[in-house]
Amino acid sequence: MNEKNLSSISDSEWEVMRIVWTLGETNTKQILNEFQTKKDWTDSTIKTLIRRLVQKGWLNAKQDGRRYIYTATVNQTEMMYNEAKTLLNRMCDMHKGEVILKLLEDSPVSKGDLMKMKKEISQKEKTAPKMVPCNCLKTGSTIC
Amino acid sequence: MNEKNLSSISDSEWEVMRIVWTLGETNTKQILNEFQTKKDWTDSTIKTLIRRLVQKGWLNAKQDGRRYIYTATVNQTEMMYNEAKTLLNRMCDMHKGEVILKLLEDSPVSKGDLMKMKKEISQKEKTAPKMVPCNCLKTGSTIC
DNA sequence: ATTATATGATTACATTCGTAAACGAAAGGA
DNA sequence: TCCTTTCGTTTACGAATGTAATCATATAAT
Repeated sequence: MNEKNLSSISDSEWEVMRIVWTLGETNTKQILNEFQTKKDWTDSTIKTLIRRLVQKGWLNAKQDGRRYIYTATVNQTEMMYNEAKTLLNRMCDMHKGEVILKLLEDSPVSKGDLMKMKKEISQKEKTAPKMVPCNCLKTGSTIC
Repeated sequence: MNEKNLSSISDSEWEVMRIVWTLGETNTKQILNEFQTKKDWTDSTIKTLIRRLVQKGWLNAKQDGRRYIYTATVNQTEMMYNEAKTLLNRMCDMHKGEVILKLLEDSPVSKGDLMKMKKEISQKEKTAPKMVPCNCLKTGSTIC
């Protein structure tokens, strides 16, 4: 049952998670309902996705009579953070800053989060290098 | 030939791209060489990955006798940015800021990039909302 | 010229993902 | 009680991915 969260989550599965995150405790019917207008997937498809999410441990299925009540086992920010971190780690350290900057540019951010970012930046400025070294090859090259 | 960059790039393929980005103009031998110590993939595996990358249009293969000289068709930052943006777009607007903040926290960033971020933040502060609204359900709920 | 080496091309095969049809059983309605 | 709707379960199937073996051929070495 309690499969460890080793497996990643796919694109379509995310769509389902979003619904569950918003609905909180929910069931198949409600989920199918939400999708009705949002996607033209068949109910069958969505049921498959729900099943896979349960298998992967991203959704918890509490039995309720012969139905289930679903809840997310991880919250959205946390999950996205993990995925994003994993993705970023594919890339050379040297350019991570640029990417984060560009993401910042095209995302809407609240005043509160901007404030926290400023704080974090001030912190980092104390020790930030002029240039983050490339860590791509074994033969530590400088450019990538 | 010039297949459009519609297809995404997989995890293993990224590893190969990193090598190519660092080496610049390169060939199979050099790539295999780099991997020798880095991964325990067989040469065969790496050759498959190269082939797929060429097919997908991420690597350009210029014929040189009976060999090829490979170059990346997109630079690393750009590619990562696109992947990351796509990933972030899976999630509710409301929480993007938090995720970016967390990424910032655990990435090394150069002084120059920090500077640019500060500038961008000042810019955003002018119009930033107290809270970015949730855009998950059709029935615009406030929480997700 | 013969053999060994290097390297591109073909084929393979299990797993995951996107997408879905079909089946079975419970429950609600007529 | 019989039919229909609802939901969970089983099965399906092609594409993409991770991982690789094998084959063919051009080149270098002997």
